Amino acid sequence: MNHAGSTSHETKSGQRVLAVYRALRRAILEGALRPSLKLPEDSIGEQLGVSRTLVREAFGRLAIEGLLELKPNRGAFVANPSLEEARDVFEVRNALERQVVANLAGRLTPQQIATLEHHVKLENDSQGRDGPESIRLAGEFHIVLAQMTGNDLLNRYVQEVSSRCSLILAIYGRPHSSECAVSEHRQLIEALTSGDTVKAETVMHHHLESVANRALLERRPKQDLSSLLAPFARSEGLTPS
Amino acid sequence: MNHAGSTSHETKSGQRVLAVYRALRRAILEGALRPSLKLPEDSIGEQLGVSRTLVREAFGRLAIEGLLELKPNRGAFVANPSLEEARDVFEVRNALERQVVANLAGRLTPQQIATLEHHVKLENDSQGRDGPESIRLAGEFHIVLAQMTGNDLLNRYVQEVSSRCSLILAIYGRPHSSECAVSEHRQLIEALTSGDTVKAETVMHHHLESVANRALLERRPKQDLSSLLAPFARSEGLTPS
DNA sequence: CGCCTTAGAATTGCATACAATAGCATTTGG
DNA sequence: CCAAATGCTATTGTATGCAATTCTAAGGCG
Repeated sequence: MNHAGSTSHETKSGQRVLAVYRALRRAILEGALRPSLKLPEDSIGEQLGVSRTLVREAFGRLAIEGLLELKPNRGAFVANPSLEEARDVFEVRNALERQVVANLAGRLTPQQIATLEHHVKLENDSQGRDGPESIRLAGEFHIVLAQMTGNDLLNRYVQEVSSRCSLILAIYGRPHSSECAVSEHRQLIEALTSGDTVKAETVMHHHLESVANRALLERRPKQDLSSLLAPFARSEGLTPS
Repeated sequence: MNHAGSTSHETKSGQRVLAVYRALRRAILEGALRPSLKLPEDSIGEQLGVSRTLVREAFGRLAIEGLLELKPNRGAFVANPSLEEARDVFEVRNALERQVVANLAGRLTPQQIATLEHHVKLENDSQGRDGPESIRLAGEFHIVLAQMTGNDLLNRYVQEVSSRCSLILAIYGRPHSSECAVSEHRQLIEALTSGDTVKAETVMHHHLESVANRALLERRPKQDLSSLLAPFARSEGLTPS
């Protein structure tokens, strides 16, 4: 009921620019826009039915989040993080999620536990299918955890590093290795519920490391911007020209 | 040689928008623009000698960093973080800086140690004076540490939380309590140099906690935008109309 | 034949103009 | 006299236009 990129305090100004931001974000994270692909302001705006102004604003935000690289006077390119950057991201992610579990261990309400278990069940159900659904759910688990801390900043940072990790896995990882994630998520819930902080941190650490260690290659074919972006535009209520 | 707000990969587009961003950032952090003050786009633009477009872009970035609050169709206001938000920020800062010292303990080069000691000496020297210099240096110490990790993302996050902390201290903290910081910084350097990770993490934790615990009230008088912003504009090479 | 120069096209950087929305004051009806 | 409705004003949201920069490529020169 609260998909992808909307935190609770989302005080961002416009509505349309948010839609552009989300459309591009999803397009990048789901791999539709391959790393290093150039995104001209004109084309994107035309595809999404908005002016360059809004596209630029969205670009700025995506660049800050590390999903785009903005080269001065050159334009915007889908980020293509190096292995070293990837390592950095996972390190920070580990530090942040360690704080998340430290906050949550022994403090989860029965309702929150139920929510988490429900989420894992969804993960398990969608595991067989090939779609990006399974990947999305696995990542969302960590977002949900972060939200439960009630710490908005921690929540935002976790979301950001999760995004970057998704991009990294889209580049370096193999798609169908999310099997282990489910059991690891279950272990984590158990440790959190029992209030064993050290165990929870350990499980989280191992879990993230196992995710990080999926560093294999994978490529995708290229298509034209038009057909790539159309579905994302439509799903955000934007009208391509 | 690499002051305030510029990381190594700073791939941000324009140069002028960066100047606007930095001018406003400094103005906020040094307390010239008080929390909750409204910043109309055209007034700011006029004062800084740029159009609303650039001001807006800078606003967006500052809002993401938590220094501004953007209310839809209402405008931008200098952030006025609540005590709860402040707590959240310090918690995240603690998690991040813990990672910093974990990275650095036992791995500092003699040159880096010298740099840190030099910095602390500067802190010590500027301690007597009343200016914001002392505060700035105390904060910068943590930035320098983060930079030494070589982890760009960690570096950026530490910088962000440091900014927010500065704002928080400007609101809740008393100005002249940076005395203890110097000795604590010295302790930290020693622990890092000796490679005692646990000790370093402990010292950092206590240090941050002592900083966080300075939660007293302090207010400032109000002036007009013109005289408030002029010096910041000039120092960034902008030409007020 | 290859490299440097240079004109053209395309794209970004920035400013301005227009449209939409929120806040405020006045007015109007009860 | 007060409350609700309405027009006005100020400010934000968005689009467009112009200037500046970069890329491309054709042409000239060594």
